Amino acid sequence: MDAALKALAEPRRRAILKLVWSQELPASAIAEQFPDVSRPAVSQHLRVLKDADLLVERREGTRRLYLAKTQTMDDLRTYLEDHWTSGLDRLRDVAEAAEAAKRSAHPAPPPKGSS
Amino acid sequence: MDAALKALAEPRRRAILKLVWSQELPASAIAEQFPDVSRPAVSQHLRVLKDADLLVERREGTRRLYLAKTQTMDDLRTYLEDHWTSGLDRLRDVAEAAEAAKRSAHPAPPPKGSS
DNA sequence: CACTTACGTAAGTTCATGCTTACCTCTGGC
DNA sequence: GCCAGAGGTAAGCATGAACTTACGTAAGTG
Repeated sequence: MDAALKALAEPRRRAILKLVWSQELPASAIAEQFPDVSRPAVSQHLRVLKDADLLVERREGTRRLYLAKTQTMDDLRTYLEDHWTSGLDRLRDVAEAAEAAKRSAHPAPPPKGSS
Repeated sequence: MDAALKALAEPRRRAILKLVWSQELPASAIAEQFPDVSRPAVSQHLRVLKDADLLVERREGTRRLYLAKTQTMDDLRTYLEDHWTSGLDRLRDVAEAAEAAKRSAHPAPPPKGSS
């Protein structure tokens, strides 16, 4: 999870992943889409994405074809939904915590003017 | 979006955000949870999270209270769902792209042994 | 007004990272 | 076996980022 999040934090890697999202592409075709950086740079990004399990590599003769591995993205979304939801549970928790803090801190705490 | 993703890529920031997810906490209380780093370090993380719009700061006297801003997380999840889904559309696209590639590349391409 | 409390900010250090050029490794065709 | 095409790896560099200590600032308290 950590690796995937870190990998996606880089805009260029997101762009690369998007390229191979719905079609398998050889490394050369991917590199061509980024004329501003060298081919090794793209190759290194591909490695990071592969290590993060965000894409899969398939060798065909002398070429290497890449395709996004959507399962990892699904897992990431699930993780966000499970641990970072703003559902009713969280709203209740916020309210309760605020109440508890107010009670324990001081008997009558008017934040602003209310005298 | 970019800022939020980058901010969340850092494990310590995720931990901080989790702390203020369901309760408002002053900076000191947050810093106490991380004895291994100095207070300024936490303060800097809080700034990054605030700049990424992942939390809100409220001043109360000499203290500053922080609380996660779940809307941004919701937006992030929505973004992932919209642009990085593995739904039926994507599967169809993959199949079509593979077909098109096979047709245009070579009339009869047996990847391995099939002579 | 001095003093403390609660923080952020500045400057500097160290380590990670994205990039470059140069080189090495495969695979396929002759 | 040799050469060419495709592409990863190594070494080095420059920028960014996480951390440190030291200092600045704003709100309460006597």
